[in-house]
Amino acid sequence: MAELTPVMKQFILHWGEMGSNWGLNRTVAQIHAMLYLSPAPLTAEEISETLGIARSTVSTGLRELQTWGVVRVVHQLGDRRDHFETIADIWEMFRVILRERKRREIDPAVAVLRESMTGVQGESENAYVIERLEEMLEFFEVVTSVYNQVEQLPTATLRRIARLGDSFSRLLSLAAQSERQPTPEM
Amino acid sequence: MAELTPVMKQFILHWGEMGSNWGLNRTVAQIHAMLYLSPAPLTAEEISETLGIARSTVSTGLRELQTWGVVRVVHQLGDRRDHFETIADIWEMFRVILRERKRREIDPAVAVLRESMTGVQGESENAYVIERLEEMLEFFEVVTSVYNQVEQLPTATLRRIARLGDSFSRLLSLAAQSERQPTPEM
DNA sequence: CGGATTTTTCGGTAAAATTCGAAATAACCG
DNA sequence: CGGTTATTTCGAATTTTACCGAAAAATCCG
Repeated sequence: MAELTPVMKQFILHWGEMGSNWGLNRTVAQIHAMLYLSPAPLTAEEISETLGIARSTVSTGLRELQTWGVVRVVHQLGDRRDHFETIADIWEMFRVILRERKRREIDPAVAVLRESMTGVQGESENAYVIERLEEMLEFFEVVTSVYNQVEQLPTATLRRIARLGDSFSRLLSLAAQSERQPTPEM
Repeated sequence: MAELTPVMKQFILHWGEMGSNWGLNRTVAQIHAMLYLSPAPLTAEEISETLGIARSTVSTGLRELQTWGVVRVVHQLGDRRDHFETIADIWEMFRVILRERKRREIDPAVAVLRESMTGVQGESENAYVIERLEEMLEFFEVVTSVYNQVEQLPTATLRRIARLGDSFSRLLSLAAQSERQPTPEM
């Protein structure tokens, strides 16, 4: 993959632009795109040369992608350089990114809310605030719980569920309804 | 809400710090936090004074929150100033943010992929690339479809589903299994 | 309409981030 | 061990973003 075909170039560039939407910077997103399109693991140097990015920047970018868990180092026999590859299965990648987003977005939110709530119970001047914070905290806890459920599901299951189409939402409504029976109202 | 109690201050500050995790900047997140904690709509001026942010910055921030769909303008009789409030129901807010994130993160990705795929069909040198792009495109289309299902569900239903706990994931597994059979009736 | 109030726009500055390239460090080989 | 190659660290330069405050524009009121 020394040379990029036009479609590769286009995808890598566009993916880079999109990176900001996803909380990555352009360069990091480009590196990831290149790895995603490559049939074989790449060295940092190859990436640096092909994308025209400083060698050190590639190093930093690869490290960030590794903290996201979407890139890992592999080695080739007889080559002491590190080679990098990204998760090939897009569903697995989805799961990994979801986990990381939860860790970075949800968990700290819960922490902030919990911390905010300690020591204000019963302060009548904060009654409304406490109510709002409690509601939000409960929400995030529910999200966490749902996440924990979904995380467990293997790719094949996720894929099949996703394909259910309309019957999926009908199923959800039904499940919710059956849950309503025991207790009258909430 | 002219004066902030300590817990309000703490929450607003922490929420501001967290804003970056969510793709907002500190100021915008703080404005939103303040609105969330306020029992009544606030004017831009109140926000500006209370948070110590320039009036014009508040204006810009409120506009951004409006593009996200989480803040809206309301009016008070006999007062020509705009007052602002945020969505109170956290579940509704979740739905709104989800919609916007899809619009900003998923839709452009799909567009990029579709565009990348046009005109390369059959180019053997791109066989592998086409395969990868197709896989990713299919993934995003499935995500879109699931999103469309979930978007429809009313708050009450979402809430109940979320409360199902373990039985939720068991249900999903079951649904997936039934889909595998020749007769997909449920 | 004329004046007062409110909101938005905009240029400039301050702050933050990204990226580079040199230097330091680490890993490896004979 | 000494030399070579690979990787990371780090300060500086560049680019991007955030924020302010003055001015412009819009809205409203009598």
